[in-house]
Amino acid sequence: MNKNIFFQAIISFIGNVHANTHSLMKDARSNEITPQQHSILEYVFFSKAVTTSQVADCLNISLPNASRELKKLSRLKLIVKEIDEKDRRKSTISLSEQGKNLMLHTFERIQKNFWEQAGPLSEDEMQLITSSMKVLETKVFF
Amino acid sequence: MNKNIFFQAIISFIGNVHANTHSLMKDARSNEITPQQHSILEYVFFSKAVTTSQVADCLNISLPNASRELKKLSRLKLIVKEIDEKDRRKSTISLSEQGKNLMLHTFERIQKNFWEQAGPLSEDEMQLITSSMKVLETKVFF
DNA sequence: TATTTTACTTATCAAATGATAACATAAAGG
DNA sequence: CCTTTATGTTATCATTTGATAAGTAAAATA
Repeated sequence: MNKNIFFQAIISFIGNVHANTHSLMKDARSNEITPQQHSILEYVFFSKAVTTSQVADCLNISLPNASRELKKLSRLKLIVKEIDEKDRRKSTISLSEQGKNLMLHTFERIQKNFWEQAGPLSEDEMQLITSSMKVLETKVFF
Repeated sequence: MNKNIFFQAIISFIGNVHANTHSLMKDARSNEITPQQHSILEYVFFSKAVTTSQVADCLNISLPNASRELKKLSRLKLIVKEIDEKDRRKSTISLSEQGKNLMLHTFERIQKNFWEQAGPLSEDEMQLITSSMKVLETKVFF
């Protein structure tokens, strides 16, 4: 298989995922937070407990800017910062109940959009999709 | 298969693709254009010839803002706008030679990052990845 | 031919994000 | 202990992107 053609297929696939994400998110994101803040909440949601540096690293945000956005989210009572007693420079960030609820509601809306777009999927199709994603997550997007 | 668990897998997959894209793009994008301008060039690159409205629609940019960014790209001599002789309101946008070169060089850098990240892939692996992407592009990200 | 619609442009303002310098404080290492 | 390093904060400014109003000209339509 030609490496360049293979790579073009990857690029095209990434483009499709991004375009699709955009339409999935349409009207789903709460309008009290910005897209980047949504990414942060989503990251914290899936990671349970993280530090400011981790947020900055994983989301490619500079530490000062990550700190700023986390402060805003904290003021909105969507996250909770607790000082790490083992290393008092660090603080552990997690979603507040309100933050969890906001994310769950957002996911509900996204999910609604998703099923409208994708249409009904059979058990076999879901299995196939799941295993395909697993392949890509193992070999390409890790 | 539980629909909610399936959906969570989709969300998590999308998150992984986005994160990976970010690191693929690292230092690959030319610093004479912005991320959004890169998206526009990429779209035009793959679409050959498009109108301003198409760029706006497909990239979820308002028409005025799409017009503005296209004008900037035009001033940078990266795209060419030609008035459509059949409908003189429209103009056909395509990449200039300079624009094509810029995109090709960018793709080279992205490709370099890609192979460094993914490591060597066997023929079988590439086939498996390709067919997995095809599944997802057919069933989910279209 | 007069009116409406389509495609686009220009200008302006607001908001989101990025970049950087200066600072504070805790921990680690000599 | 004293210096260095790591983690984070605050403040400030620039750039990028989003939103909207107003205008132009070509095409479609009544």
